[in-house]
Amino acid sequence: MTAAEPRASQATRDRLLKAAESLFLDYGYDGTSARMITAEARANLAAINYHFGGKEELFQAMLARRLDDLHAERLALLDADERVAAGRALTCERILAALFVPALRLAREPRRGGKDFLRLLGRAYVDPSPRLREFLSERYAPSIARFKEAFARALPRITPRELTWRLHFMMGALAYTLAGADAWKLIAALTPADAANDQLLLRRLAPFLIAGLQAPLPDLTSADPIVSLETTRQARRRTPTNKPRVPTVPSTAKAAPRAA
Amino acid sequence: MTAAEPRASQATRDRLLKAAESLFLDYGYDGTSARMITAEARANLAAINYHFGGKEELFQAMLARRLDDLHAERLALLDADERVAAGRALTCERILAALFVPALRLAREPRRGGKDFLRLLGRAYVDPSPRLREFLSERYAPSIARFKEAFARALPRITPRELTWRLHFMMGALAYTLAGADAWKLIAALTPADAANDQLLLRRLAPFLIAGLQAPLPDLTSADPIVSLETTRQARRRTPTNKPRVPTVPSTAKAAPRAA
DNA sequence: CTAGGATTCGAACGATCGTTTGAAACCACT
DNA sequence: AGTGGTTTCAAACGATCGTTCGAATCCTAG
Repeated sequence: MTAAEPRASQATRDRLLKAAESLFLDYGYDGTSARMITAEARANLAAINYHFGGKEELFQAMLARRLDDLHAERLALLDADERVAAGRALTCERILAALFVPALRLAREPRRGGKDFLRLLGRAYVDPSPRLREFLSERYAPSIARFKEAFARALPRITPRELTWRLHFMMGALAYTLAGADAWKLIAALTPADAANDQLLLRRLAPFLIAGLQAPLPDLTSADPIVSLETTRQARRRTPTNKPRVPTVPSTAKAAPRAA
Repeated sequence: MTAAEPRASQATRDRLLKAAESLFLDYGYDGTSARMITAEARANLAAINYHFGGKEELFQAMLARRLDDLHAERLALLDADERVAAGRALTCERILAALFVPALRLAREPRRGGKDFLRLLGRAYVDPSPRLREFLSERYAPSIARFKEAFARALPRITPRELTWRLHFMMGALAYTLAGADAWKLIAALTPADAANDQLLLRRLAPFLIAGLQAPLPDLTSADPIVSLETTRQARRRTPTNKPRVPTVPSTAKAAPRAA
């Protein structure tokens, strides 16, 4: 095919992927411009379109480079565990471990994401760009379905519908935790060793999630609200009072409000 | 004076706020353009700068309009509960209720956000725009500190540092749950009545979060990892194999790769 | 009815967006 | 040395970004 694949000089390619990854963490998809990426990568502006075809494909490649490995290792771990279990249901801890261990392992390998890998995972979950959301949900739907199935067997007392919700909550706690830049500042401030940080996070997060997943079923049949609204009485009176209001930039300042 | 405030025609102003809110839910701050907003609001393009001074101030006003009420009611509820408790520590359920009930109440009032209010709350937590994040963290830091203090008293066995983490997880589960558009499609599909949906969600979420908050402390002193890494062996071998690769787009194939 | 501020409007501003182009530079191989 | 393909480069493309401007229009008070 007349040289189908470029064998050389993917150094620029890699720098573009790295720059896109770094900027995506701080500014998201829409907040990152092609010029920001090429400047960070010390590459020419046209390099993105040459190597990837466009900005969208660059981000897809950058996400796939990280998340493909993640999901592959997750599924491999789940398969191994289920093979050992030989038909018996796995424990929640084991399934959670199959979700987390690959993530933490990749986060410990600088070549495959390093400490920013978990932040990337979190951001990917919450980025509002429709293009990116569609790409991710299509590409990793099978993996997610497998794990949901495993949790369903591990938690027979939880109805499938309830399980859908709790997994939703769990992934939310995970994604938000990982997406925050502040979280890693906290970790870094606590312990000096980098390698210990991941296990530290897992040790904190796992009991939280497992307890949540195994919590007794809520009583959805009862009609009265979960919290007596009588305590709301006192609050209701003050509704129109001293709430902090945004200064309403009235038209008197018709002079177009100078760039503050 | 001389007509300090615009007594008339804040209809356009309100339509702009509403349009900005609706578009922010789907596309985030960076993904929403001034022209999208004015088109949705059926207003002139210049209306944003006339009424608010700029796009950023419009979004700040739109967020403050919703979240100021929320935090005010939250604090009022917390104050009332603590007054009744008379020095004794509140229960986790009660503090959680002070966080959730105002949110659900506002979500039930179409005038103050309606069913999109919770989605707005979630999106506000995860939007990557630095400008917006700074605005929100500055404006609502006091409220967050108050609730953290209340949780610290309710959970004396949880160390302050551990509590910081668990609240972080909790807010993550909350934000991600609410931010998802799919979540509300699920709710709508389950029950016909709108009013029941909020309580339904609270009943599901509360046991999950409370169980997580009250989970036994993790053993952070132990040196060995929480999951034996020997199960990772089998996964490590397959690392460089059949991972799906993004088709590189060399300059010859100028046609963009058809979406797989 | 009219004067004057409030609001809306169409049009354009400069800046930046993602993308494209064509030629120069690089590089491996005969 | 020279050739063909790969990669980089400066420059510009049209589109869209947020913002600004001046005139037209609306609305109300005198």
